[in-house]
Parts: sequence; structure tokens; C-alpha cells
Amino acid sequence: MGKQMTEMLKGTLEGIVLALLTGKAAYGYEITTQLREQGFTEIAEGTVYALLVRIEQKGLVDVEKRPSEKGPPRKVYTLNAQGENELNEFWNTWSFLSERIEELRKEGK
Amino acid sequence: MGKQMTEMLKGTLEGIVLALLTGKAAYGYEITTQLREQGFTEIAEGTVYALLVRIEQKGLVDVEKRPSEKGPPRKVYTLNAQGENELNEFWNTWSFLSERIEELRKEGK
DNA sequence: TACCGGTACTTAGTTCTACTATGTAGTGGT
DNA sequence: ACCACTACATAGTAGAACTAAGTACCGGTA
Repeated sequence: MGKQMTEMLKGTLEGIVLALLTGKAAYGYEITTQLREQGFTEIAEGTVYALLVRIEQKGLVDVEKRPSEKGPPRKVYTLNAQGENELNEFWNTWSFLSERIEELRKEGK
Repeated sequence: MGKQMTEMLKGTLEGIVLALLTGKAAYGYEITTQLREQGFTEIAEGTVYALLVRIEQKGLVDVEKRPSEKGPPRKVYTLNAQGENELNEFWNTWSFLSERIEELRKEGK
């Protein structure tokens, strides 16, 4: 992964995953696959699982274990009310930052 | 500073500062002031100075010391060719990331 | 039977960047 | 003499993504 992208993902990857969980529960392996499909080809598996542990400990998601036909049981994550709040805050923070940055780009800076 | 913003600035603050330096040299105190004026009211002074040391060591800027009428000498930073390359890469990385994220927002996710 | 690829999750240790907190210095005004 | 503003520096901390390695379950194939 490019170093710039690695650093830029800090603080945004969590929001991206919370957004992916909106309206649709998912498990770790699935989320990793979705991220890859959406162009984040180089996100490390370990990164996603560590992030999921973190947001679970922060109480942003509910977890349910379900058997898989193809391997070990899946841990299915569902966004809860607290997670939705966090996601809203994420959108606010993101909007602020991206507006400033786009302004800099416009100014040819 | 909000924790989300702190994390989100990782990887973007460097690009923001490089963008500020485009076409106009500036010194640390000045850059800090500009950031504050542009809404980044809570960015710590020390953060900016540390960042400037870093981009100087990476060879992205040229430095010149100039006397000040009002205090200790200023260290004036100018974006050089390598810095412009880094800034271009920053815009590429930023574009990629912000497009994905805006797509997630559109999907109501 | 033994092996391998795909599915699925875990975690210890590293790196990088922003923050906190504090310190140093020069200038002008009261 | 003191204070506010200007101007830069840095040691230590926290947080998040990475590397690298491991565990475990299943099906197909040699």
C-alpha cells in the first residue's frame, strides 16, 4: 500500500466500514472482500479484523456468531444506535475536512 | 480537537501544508495562523513545527532563515520540485479516497 | 489418506503522525 | 521589571494501519 494512502486511511477507514454496515449487517471476511472490490485492493486483512474488534469494544456494533457452510463460524456485525451516531459525526468531520481541502485545490494551491 | 479529526488529519495535514506553500513561501508561525484562519482552529503549534521539520528532512522544501522585525528569525519554507511531486501524489491519493467515500455517502450507506 | 486452496478469524510487534506540555528567545509597550 | 505577542523546538504519549504469523474448518483431488 502506498504510504500516503496508509496514513490517509487513519480516521477514515473506520467511517468507511461503518458506512458499509449501514442497513446491512456483514462479517469480517465479507467486509474485506467488499473493500477490495471497491478499489481498496491492498487493505490488509489483519487491519480490518483489528478495526472490527475496536468498534465492537467501543460499542458501535452488535455482534452475532453464525455458522458458515464453508469454514469457521462468522462474526456478523450490525450497526447499532451508538454506531449511527459515530457515523454521523464521521460525516460531519469528513465534510469539514474535504471542503477545506477542495478549496485549497480550487485555489490552485 | 475532536479525536476523529485528529486521526483524519494524519496523512492529510502534510498535503494541506504543501498546498499552502504552492506559489508562496511561508514560515511556520504564518502557516499555523493561516490554518487557524481556515477553520483548523485547534491545530497545535507544535504539530506544525514538527511537520515542517519532517518535510524538510524528506527534502520536499527548501529553507531560508530571515530576520523578523518582531521576534526571533523566521524559517521560510519554499516548495521545491520534489515537494511538487509529493503534492501531486497527494492529490491523486486524495481524489481516489474522496471519490470512494462520496460514493458511500450517495448510496445512503 | 494426505495435501492444498479457499474461507474465516486472531494477535504481537512495528511504524507513522498528531497531540500534550513545556521550554527557549527576541521585540515592544506599560 | 513585566507582559503580550512573535517565532521556533522537542520529549514523551496515544491511536491506527501495517507486517507477519498463526489457528481452524471445509471440499476437492492425487
